Amino acid sequence: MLKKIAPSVQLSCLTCEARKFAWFQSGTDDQLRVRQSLRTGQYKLAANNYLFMEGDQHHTSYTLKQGWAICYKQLKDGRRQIVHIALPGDFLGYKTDPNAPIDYSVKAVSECMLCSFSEKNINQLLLTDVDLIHRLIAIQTKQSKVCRAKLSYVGQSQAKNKIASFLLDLVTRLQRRGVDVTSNVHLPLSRIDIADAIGVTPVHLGRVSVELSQQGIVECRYNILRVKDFEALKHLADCC
Amino acid sequence: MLKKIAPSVQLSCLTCEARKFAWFQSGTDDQLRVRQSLRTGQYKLAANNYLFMEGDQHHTSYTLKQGWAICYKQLKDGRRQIVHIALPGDFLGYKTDPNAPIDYSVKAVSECMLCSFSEKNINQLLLTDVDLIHRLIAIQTKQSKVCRAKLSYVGQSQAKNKIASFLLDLVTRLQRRGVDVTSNVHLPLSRIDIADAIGVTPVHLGRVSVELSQQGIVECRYNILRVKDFEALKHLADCC
DNA sequence: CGCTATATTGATACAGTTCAAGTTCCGTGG
DNA sequence: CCACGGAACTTGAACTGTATCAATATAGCG
Repeated sequence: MLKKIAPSVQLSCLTCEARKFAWFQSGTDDQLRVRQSLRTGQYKLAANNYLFMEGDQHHTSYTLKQGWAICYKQLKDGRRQIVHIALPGDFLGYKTDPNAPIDYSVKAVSECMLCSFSEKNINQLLLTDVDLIHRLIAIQTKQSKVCRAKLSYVGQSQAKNKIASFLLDLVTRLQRRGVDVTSNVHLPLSRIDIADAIGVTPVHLGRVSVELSQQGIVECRYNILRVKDFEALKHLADCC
Repeated sequence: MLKKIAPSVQLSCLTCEARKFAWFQSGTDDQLRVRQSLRTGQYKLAANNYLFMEGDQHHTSYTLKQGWAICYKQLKDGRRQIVHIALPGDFLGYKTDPNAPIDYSVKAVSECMLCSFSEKNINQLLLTDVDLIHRLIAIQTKQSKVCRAKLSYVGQSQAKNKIASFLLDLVTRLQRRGVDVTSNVHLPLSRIDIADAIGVTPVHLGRVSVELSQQGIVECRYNILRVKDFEALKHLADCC
């Protein structure tokens, strides 16, 4: 599933598109070369395959370089809460306690390219590169912040506002990554994925999507997303 | 509101009860003395007063030493999502970007004692004390993890299970702090607070609480919490 | 003791779920 | 290129959980 890329054809950090959203964001070319030498490997993961399963005792973290992945928690009764839609630059699976199992699963929704880092090498990097310490703290702090924002719209608003918040967040992140969000955007997420992210039934999500589409705000069908009225979407999102 | 405690009567880190849950958890007495010297101050905050308001441009973080506080996000339509119940040891208001406003408000629900740290001193501590770097990363990582767990029960389960998850989490944290949770526990949270934490109406919370009480699982009225059947509570909590 | 906060109860309305039967999309192989 | 089949999405009807509003009751403070 996780297919190692031969060292000779691995892509360099120096020209990495995802880097400005990733752990290695800052740094001179010289620093980057040192950092890259402590990258453990580069991998491909086909769509619908797992990077981690909740409960795994893994010892590797990954930077998502290309592709989309979903991070989710499974509930005993079969439901699932998607806690994060991972996009290029996201750092996945990092933990401080080597013996703690991971608390969420990560599954590729499109073909992914990933850079791996062993626990040992991460600690090595943290010892020698002060920038990376601060950046790692910043990443974790931001993650908490983003999660609080999610908690707040998932907990408090109703379906229409949840959809708006979810899509707006996603579109904003895509835009920062250079995607043209004024026309059709390819969205490799199913109805069920979106439903599990915002905490409603796929059926209900469908009904509300129809309303949003009829109101000329946003169309979201069969992996194509089109935002027709940004202002209205923003208004729905923060007027939970 | 935030009342500074005179240096002569400030309490020491060496004997602090909350320390084992806090940033300064580890370290020898000598290290602690250095750390304490970079503590900016100690404060009292009366119940119902604010430590931060969402949007504030503050430059100080606090360790909650005594008391309870709630961290919440306000929504445009007047609703409120409580994102965290702060207990002794919790590190509040930390952020990496000095210019970013805080994304949640913090309000004391009982009288609180707090230790303050300026941005400058935090950075100073991080330069000289490697343990503190790792502990800060660990705190932020854990915060994300806890938030994901909340997101998952707030998003997916129904009221009865949400209450169970919320109370179980709280009781577990209190137990670790040495509270006897087999008898009556004092809970300085109103119905509205709990409702805003789990994402239901106070009225509905009341009705479901009656059911839980009739089933002999848990009683939670007028600031008194009593867990009567731990197993049943656990079962409700993870059988969302 | 009375006042204000907070909590309970009741009736009604609505958002969201469930289950089941259609429909549309899209990749596959002929 | 078209026909097929499975997956994804839509629609409908009945039901359930939760919200809302308003009235009553209880707790705790001055």
